[in-house]
Amino acid sequence: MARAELETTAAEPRTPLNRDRVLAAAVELADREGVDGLSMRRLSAELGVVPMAIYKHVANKDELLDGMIDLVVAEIDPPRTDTDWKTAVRERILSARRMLLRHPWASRVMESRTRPTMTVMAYMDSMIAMFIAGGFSIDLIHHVMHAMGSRLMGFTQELFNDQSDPDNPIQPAMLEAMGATYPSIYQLWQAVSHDDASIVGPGCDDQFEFEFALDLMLDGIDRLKEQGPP
Amino acid sequence: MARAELETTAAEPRTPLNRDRVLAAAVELADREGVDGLSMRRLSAELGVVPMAIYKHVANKDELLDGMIDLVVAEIDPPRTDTDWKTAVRERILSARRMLLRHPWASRVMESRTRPTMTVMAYMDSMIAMFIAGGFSIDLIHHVMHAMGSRLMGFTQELFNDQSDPDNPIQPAMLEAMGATYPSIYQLWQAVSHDDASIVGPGCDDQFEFEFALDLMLDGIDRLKEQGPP
DNA sequence: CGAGCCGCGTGTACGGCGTACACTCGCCGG
DNA sequence: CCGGCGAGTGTACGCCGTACACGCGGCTCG
Repeated sequence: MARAELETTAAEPRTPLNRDRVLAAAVELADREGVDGLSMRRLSAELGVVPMAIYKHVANKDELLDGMIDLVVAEIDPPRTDTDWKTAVRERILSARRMLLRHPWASRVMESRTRPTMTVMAYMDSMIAMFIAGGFSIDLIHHVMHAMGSRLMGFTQELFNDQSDPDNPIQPAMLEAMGATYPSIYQLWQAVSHDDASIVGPGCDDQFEFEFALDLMLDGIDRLKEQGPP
Repeated sequence: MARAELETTAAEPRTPLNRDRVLAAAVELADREGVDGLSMRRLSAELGVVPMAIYKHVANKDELLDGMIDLVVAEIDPPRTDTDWKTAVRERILSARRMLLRHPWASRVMESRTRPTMTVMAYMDSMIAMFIAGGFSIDLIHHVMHAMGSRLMGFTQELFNDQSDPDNPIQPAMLEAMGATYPSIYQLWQAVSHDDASIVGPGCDDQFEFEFALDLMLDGIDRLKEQGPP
């Protein structure tokens, strides 16, 4: 009776937990509530289960986060093999960026990880392979991988990493006053907000800025490659 | 009596707390124990004071972290005015990097901040001013600031951000086995560890890699500037 | 067919965290 | 002298991650 009641209130056939269900729920929760809203307790509640149940499927929270990274990194498109290295690399990185826009928490979590997971290793491996196929020297690839850094995963670390929340939209008076203390920032802001098509908004097209920086790097890399090993 | 005892055991003349002392102690603690070891409670213990005492001088932990950032950003050398823009920018960024090596926690904390503090704003302002003085168009400066991202503060976000701890130094057997699953990474690792002067060690000269990437960007930027606004 | 194991899910508990809120107590101007 | 004020205190709350012992249902094997 108590059993029946429980089942009725639960209203679920009680599909058993497993690692994949846990990870998928964690990703979904992080997508919805942000990474700060992801606690083992919230996640367990989401799964209709007691907190400690999760620990039968992941060793601890760090492993949970690693698993989540694996899941989303696997979403990145495989490399094209029908073009030159530059467009292949470019498109792959833009695919990574698209993944990151779907999962805004992912960049932050990846930054916090100390050792790469197997999926991330595989991603890097195939990225290196693209450069090798493109005819780069191993040494140059090494430096390039360092130089690209987080851009390989589709994000750049900005100094201020999120634009203002929409409920207090940088009132212009404040910016005007700012002109006195930070004249150069002010000058830049003014120019940006004027030549931009959209009057309102942050004034920066993030996608454009990302591609600008990416192409700047790719062109520089290309030049280094052409001028050769000596 | 109890009073006297307390004062003797404390053995301090009890210099009163103030914001600067709190921030300095927090920076010192973070330098020594890492950012994870920095809690309001640990910090208060360090200051010989009860946890809540700190809250008379900073509003909350976020403000504490902001204050710490201000403190260390102020350590970055002011811009030189006796050279061309490129070496001036280059040297300033390398100064920022030196600061970051003194305070390894700083990059992580800066990443986590959502709005820049006044000191960071001032730093960015003077950085923009350097490009203006160098004859850049405002539009180009805007893109450049985005493209440089965290490099302006002296760090790049790597995919794996810390090298292996020294107590298990990447046993070569593991790497050998890795060759099967990640052939390209293996190939790169082999090349790097062979042509490097030091047999042991991480095999990467971080300072060299940083300067390589920095110069790659600066050269690219230079070229964009020279080819002009049209 | 019965027993015992095994592994998923549970309950309870601990130590740490950030911080709200009400307090004491010493100093300093009126 | 005294009243207020501000620095430092004490206690408490609600989170967090997770160690550890337990219940219990299903499967294996005698």
